[in-house]
Amino acid sequence: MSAAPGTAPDKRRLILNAAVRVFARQGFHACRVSDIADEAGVAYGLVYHYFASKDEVLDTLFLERWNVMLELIREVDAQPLPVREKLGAIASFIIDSYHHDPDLMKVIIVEVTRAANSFGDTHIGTIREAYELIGGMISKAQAEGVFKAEIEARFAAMAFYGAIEQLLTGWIFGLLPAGEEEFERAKWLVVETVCGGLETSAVGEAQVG
Amino acid sequence: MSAAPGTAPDKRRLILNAAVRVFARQGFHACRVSDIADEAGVAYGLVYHYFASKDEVLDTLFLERWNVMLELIREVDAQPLPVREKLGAIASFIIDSYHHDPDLMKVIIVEVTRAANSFGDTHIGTIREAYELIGGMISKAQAEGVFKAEIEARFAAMAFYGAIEQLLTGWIFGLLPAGEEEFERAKWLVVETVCGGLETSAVGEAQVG
DNA sequence: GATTGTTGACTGACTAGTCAATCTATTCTG
DNA sequence: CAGAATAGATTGACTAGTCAGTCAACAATC
Repeated sequence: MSAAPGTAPDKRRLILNAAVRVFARQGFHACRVSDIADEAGVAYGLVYHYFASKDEVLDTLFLERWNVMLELIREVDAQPLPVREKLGAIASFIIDSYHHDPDLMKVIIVEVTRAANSFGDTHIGTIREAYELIGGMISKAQAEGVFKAEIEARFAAMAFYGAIEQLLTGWIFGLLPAGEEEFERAKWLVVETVCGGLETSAVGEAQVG
Repeated sequence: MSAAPGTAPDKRRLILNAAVRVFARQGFHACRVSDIADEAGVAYGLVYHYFASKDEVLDTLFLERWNVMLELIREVDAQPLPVREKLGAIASFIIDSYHHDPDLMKVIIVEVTRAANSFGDTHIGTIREAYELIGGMISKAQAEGVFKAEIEARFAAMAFYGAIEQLLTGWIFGLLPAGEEEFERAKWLVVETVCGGLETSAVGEAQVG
């Protein structure tokens, strides 16, 4: 299926990486398969040797990344940590993912996560799983009395994930300043906003910094 | 530009409304211009009498709706209300918009993110304005000491808007239960989450209900 | 008869996916 | 170990179909 690591060029990977750049630059629908082949420096037909269709290239990119995230969430969930730290780990993972490969995250968000009627529908089950795991964490925190019970866990999970995704969107479209510092800060910020809230009212054991 | 209100069939409006349904059902890229014309019950060519291109139909839908929202945000901003109520009014407007015309909001959320990518940055300026207005409200609340100063207003604005948008996405994808009650509840919920936070710690002048 | 609205067949450009040929690496055989 | 056989990798010209946008004609209205 794949070549030995190190020496071989691994054209399949080459094509996937090229596809990320092309999809990010032009969008999935606007780019041609020949653009991907050109970017990868391989022949047109080779794309179809490794992938059944243009769609399958995007599917592969999405699933590879999303499964890593699902695994991370499951791992975090299994550990006996406070919710804040669990949510922090998830936010960190997503933001680090963007930091490490902004093009890939852009493609996933723009072409899959928000794409009803196309790829979003295809992967809805996988996407849902992530939301449900987060919802479960929140639900547990509610049972423990750490989180308010009046806010449905499912809704809170969506709000939490949406807040993170919107930060990425802000970076993608240049609406927010991006950079090492901003990324680190954003991790804390999103958790603080959702858990502690924006209001000052709760002064007491506020540990800032 | 448009016909007199009331009597005339106003084919332009007919085409726009049909486009909303078709875009929502099939997606912008997957649908043909003939689908829009058929849905509207007009001839293919008439679409090009009123719009320069398929893109322009989508642009029009987006701008019409987004400008109404901008106006609402400006109005709310001008009034001397507590932040919570201002943010609540924005959340209410967006959720009511979805309640009133889910197809249109679906199209705007699903297609415009991608459109912002491929259509050039035409809409980015308009979108940015909304975020800046919300950021301004939060900033002001921080100056008044109602909101924590450590969370940058711009980021908080994105998180707030992202939380709302993700709720709509949840409804669009059928990930969240939808209905009159859920919509009303979601309005309160998103504001409570972002302003008060999910944590219970701040017990004191918590006014639920 | 001039202006504006309306029609739908047609065209021209574009592109996903196919396929037969060629190349490369590895194994088999005498 | 030559060299034959096999399997997989790689190539790119080609096909078959799609669809946005045009246009010339016709209808309605003033």
